Amino acid sequence: MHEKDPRMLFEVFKEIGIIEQLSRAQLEARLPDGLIAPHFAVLNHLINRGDGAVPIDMARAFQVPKTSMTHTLKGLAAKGYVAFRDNPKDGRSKTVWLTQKGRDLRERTIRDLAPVFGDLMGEIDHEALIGILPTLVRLREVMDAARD
Amino acid sequence: MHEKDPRMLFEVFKEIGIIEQLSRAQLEARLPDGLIAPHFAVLNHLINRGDGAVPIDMARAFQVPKTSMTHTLKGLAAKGYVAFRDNPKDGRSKTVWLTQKGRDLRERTIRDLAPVFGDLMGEIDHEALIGILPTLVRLREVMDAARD
DNA sequence: CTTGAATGGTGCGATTTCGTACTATATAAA
DNA sequence: TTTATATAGTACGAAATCGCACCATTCAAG
Repeated sequence: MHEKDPRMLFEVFKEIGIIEQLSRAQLEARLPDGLIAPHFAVLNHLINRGDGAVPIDMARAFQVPKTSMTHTLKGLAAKGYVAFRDNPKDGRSKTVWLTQKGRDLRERTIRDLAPVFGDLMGEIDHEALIGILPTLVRLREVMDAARD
Repeated sequence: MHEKDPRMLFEVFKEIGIIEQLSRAQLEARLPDGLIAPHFAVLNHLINRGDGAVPIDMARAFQVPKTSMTHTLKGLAAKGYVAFRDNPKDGRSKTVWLTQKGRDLRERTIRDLAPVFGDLMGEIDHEALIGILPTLVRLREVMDAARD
């Protein structure tokens, strides 16, 4: 009935690529100044994982080169959304801390996105949406483990 | 049982973002020279939809600005993967044609990806993978229609 | 303790993305 | 036909991504 055809995965990745692009556009349309998706991802990460993260760890978490993380953090710091402090445990590195402005922006952006997400949820079968999440997580985990 | 929580969509988009990044990395690791994912997407598009496409239509298909498409096509043409011809129906535009080199690269890349995809398929429940595709397509369609 | 290797961070340059402005051509209106 | 409006494409510049090279600090071997 269902062949094990790698082309199926190809289709899945194609759809995922398009959805990523569209969701990123929705997010960035609601960000101020010159902020883009990676900036928001950093703010969100600092909320979820807690303040005081080390840049190199964040680069690894997002799987981007450390130079990219340096650049993203520099942008956030220049606009006052995060601040740096020394890392008492390692003189080579810094720690990154959210400012109140950073927290406010993250909350406001999520609030602005809520109605958009609500509309989407209204047009898609809810059970189906719930159903895909575990498979996406599984796929992400397998791919993550496979990247040598 | 299951609340209609927009945060669930948030999670879905987060996983999709990571998977997109990982799958793009796998693809780009198998592309030559200075070619990246958008270049391959163009080659693929020309195979799927047929030769002789007009750049502005491709920009719309990929939902990128036309300046980005100009740049991508210029790169492909400079390396001999595509060639331009006049558009007999409109003197303002061109048509884009695959060269044999372009066809070969697209085929070889897919062949190189097949084992990677095969390995992934081996570690994920096949029925689950098949199950998410319709929902992803639906989500993409709804978001596509919603972008004003 | 001394020394060599490893690690965190950044400057720099190449490429990509994309908004703005411009040219050439096509289309619609008068 | 003439004119103005719209459209396809590109040049240009700003910002982003990322590899390479470099410095400062840490860690490990002796």
